[in-house]
Amino acid sequence: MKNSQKKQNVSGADLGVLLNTPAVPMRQPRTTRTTQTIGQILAAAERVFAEAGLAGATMAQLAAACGLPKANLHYYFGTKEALYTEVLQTILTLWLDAADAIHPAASPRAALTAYISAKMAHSRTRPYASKVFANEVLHGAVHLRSYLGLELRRKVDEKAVVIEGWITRGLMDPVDPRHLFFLLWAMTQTYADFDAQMAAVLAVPSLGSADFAVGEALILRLVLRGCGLGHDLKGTDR
Amino acid sequence: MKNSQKKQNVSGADLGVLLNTPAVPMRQPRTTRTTQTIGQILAAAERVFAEAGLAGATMAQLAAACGLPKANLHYYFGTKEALYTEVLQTILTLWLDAADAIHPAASPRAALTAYISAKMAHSRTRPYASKVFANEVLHGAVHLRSYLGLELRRKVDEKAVVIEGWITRGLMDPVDPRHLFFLLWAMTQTYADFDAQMAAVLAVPSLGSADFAVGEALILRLVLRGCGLGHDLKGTDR
DNA sequence: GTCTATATATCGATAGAC
DNA sequence: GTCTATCGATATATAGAC
Repeated sequence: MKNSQKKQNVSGADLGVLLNTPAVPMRQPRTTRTTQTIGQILAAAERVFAEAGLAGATMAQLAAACGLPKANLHYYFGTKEALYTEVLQTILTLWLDAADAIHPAASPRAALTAYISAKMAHSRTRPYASKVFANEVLHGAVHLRSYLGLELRRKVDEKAVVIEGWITRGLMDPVDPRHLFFLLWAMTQTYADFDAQMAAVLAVPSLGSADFAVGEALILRLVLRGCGLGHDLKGTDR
Repeated sequence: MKNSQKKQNVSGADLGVLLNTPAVPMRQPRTTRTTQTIGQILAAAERVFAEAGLAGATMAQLAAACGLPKANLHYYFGTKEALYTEVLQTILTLWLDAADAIHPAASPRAALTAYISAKMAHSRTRPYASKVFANEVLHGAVHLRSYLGLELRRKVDEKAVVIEGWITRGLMDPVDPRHLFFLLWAMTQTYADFDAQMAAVLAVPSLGSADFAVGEALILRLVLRGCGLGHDLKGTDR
């Protein structure tokens, strides 16, 4: 932890706008081969970082996961931490858009349903991404401070205005919009982050699509009813 | 990772019943001084493991956190992993009891309210414990396999029967009891585990008791209404 | 029981051949 | 761009004086 300043040109502290800020100074226009290799490394790294965390993952593991020598990873990304922040970037760009189901023209019921469905799809299809993000926030979000405090906060503020508008127009019951988001994130992401616990409690080797369906139905039930939108709920969630 | 078999007498694999199974063979009856020292180490370790994870925490950090030389920690616990599993133990014993608010004689509304309140109190008063647990599950729960699959599963099965009974007697709407637990855990624990994200979105340095109160009220609202228990909800959650 | 000093392993990162 | 070999730093764990 003392050699942090030695070579790394990217650390949590100097992440600026964060998005569209490559961790490594852009070299010459990349060849297709190079782009492919980088993509493979990032995909493999997402899984390794999800399973071991930043500190727990070793360059040897990361290299083995994508079938390359360690030196190649250093060639492309410089340091382990730089590779990690690039993995985080790809996750963030993937995520911010989901909330756009929530816009003034939509009905609260349709918007919340679509948002929950999208978030559950993310947990089902990209569980490693969710775990990397969860691990980062869990340990203080030191590599995400600017993202959380600037871009995410801005997005949430924007969506909170939409929800406040729905409430003012009497379209849904009054609830705190930001805490509603906190709970939506918690309920949907837990199906990716805590799958080990769920599988153990359910006595299954791993979660299946049926488990996700039951969970999504229950989340919908709680949220829609909790917001006063559950008047014509069809069926139950089991 | 190759020297795992060298000295450690406790690893995730050979945790038996887990509770009441000391990680280190019990020495002679402990003196008050020794018990105190062990308690201080465990308390400090909970915080360090919460902030850095098992892999990220170093013996030097752990030693500094409790003001002792590294060698003393090795004297009491043998290995870092053994110290970690003991920290996990103390957390588990603290947690299993909260669910006992849910028993057949209670009303669903009172039981769920008490359970949510207890879980939120845990997130507020023992956030480090929650984070250590979250980190462990996030990375596959390799040190908790037997606990999750035996004791926790047994407890959840038991409480699921209680909830099924309430449903059968028409005291609450039909919901999947196990997934209800998953969501209750997610919503309450997120106030400990993801506090960094919440603080950033809310633009505050850290969460205060008011934030916990708003969160608890909203969780109550969603759960009680979602279970058909919200007929006479007093007030709103903001 | 407590502590300093140190052995040994492993990690991140790099040098330099190809 | 790719890879092998290796350096230097840091980590866990222990030896042994007190």
